[in-house]
Amino acid sequence: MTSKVAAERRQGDADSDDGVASDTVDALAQLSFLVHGMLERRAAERDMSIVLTRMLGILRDRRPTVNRLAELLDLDKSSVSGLVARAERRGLVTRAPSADDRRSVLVSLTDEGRGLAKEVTAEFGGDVADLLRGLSQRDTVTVTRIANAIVVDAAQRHDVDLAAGD
Amino acid sequence: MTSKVAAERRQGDADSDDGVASDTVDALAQLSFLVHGMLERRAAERDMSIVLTRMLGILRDRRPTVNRLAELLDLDKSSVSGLVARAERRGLVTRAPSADDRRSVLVSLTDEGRGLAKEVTAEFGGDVADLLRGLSQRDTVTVTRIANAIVVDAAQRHDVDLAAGD
DNA sequence: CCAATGTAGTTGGTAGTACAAACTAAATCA
DNA sequence: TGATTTAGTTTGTACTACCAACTACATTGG
Repeated sequence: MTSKVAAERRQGDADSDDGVASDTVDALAQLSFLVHGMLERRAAERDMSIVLTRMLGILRDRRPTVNRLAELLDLDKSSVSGLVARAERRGLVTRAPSADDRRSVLVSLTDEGRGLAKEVTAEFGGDVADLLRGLSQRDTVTVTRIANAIVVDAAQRHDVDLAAGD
Repeated sequence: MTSKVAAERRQGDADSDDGVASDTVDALAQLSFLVHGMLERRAAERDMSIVLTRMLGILRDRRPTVNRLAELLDLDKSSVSGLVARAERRGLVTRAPSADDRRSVLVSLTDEGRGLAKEVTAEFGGDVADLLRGLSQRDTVTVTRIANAIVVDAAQRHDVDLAAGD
């Protein structure tokens, strides 16, 4: 829901009985789209999709199988198979057969892929930092704390992921 | 105050000179993905994409041309042409020739499209509200205020959007 | 041990998404 | 009026994502 869309649901607070006002939902939704769009734009500058960027990010400290990658990205393994194939064609990742299980393929970053991941991450980080420029130090700390609490809480309730091994 | 703040930005924060620590970027990025994913999931339950959902949202109180829609969605007009065509095939929107300009096509919601937009919006709102369940009243108010400040500030700096006419 | 079953990954088919370029029809400008 | 611009569609390419079918390998139960 873009700013445009969310802006339509304005009028009072309509604080429903879950205790969360609609302007809270709007603010979070808009913020999320803003941040998401920033990453999308930075990735697109390098002809990358968000999923590809996420994959490279995952691979920065892991060397998973295609299957595990599919779990981490929440995609079908066939989707990941193609994603990896295209990334390999571009020289961003490599496939290697697993020693343990000869059916498995281990995916890892090339130096080029690592460089690209680093650049996009850095630029995106800069964008987000810039986005928060207007906040006081105190508010920055506060929003970090709350955002973290939300994410951790959600992870515990649903995924139980957030730093899973492999 | 400074001591308190410093105490909170503990180990490995790499607080760069823009004053925004990397954990802040991480927290916001993760939160964004969480929220974005919620809308995506709700939309997907009805075989809709996020863009289609956004379009229906826009059409709730407007009857724009294809061109204007492309501006609002930040897409190429050819992309929107197809998007509208598919939505029309599904009975969600209608096209009508403009009276003023016979080249133009006015796009508007059907009742079915309106219903769908309403449902997805409501469910998504519920998801976000649920996401914030664990926060204290105080933190909810605070995060709303800060998120709003960020979004408003960004809109002023870049888009100057957020409720533009038409 | 090996046949039945399960798992990892790829391939092929379908559909949506997005863009650029080429095109048609209508409006505007000179 | 003729030249140019604009609105929208169409066509071609590529990516994304799924499911179903398939191959190759692994595991398990008789």
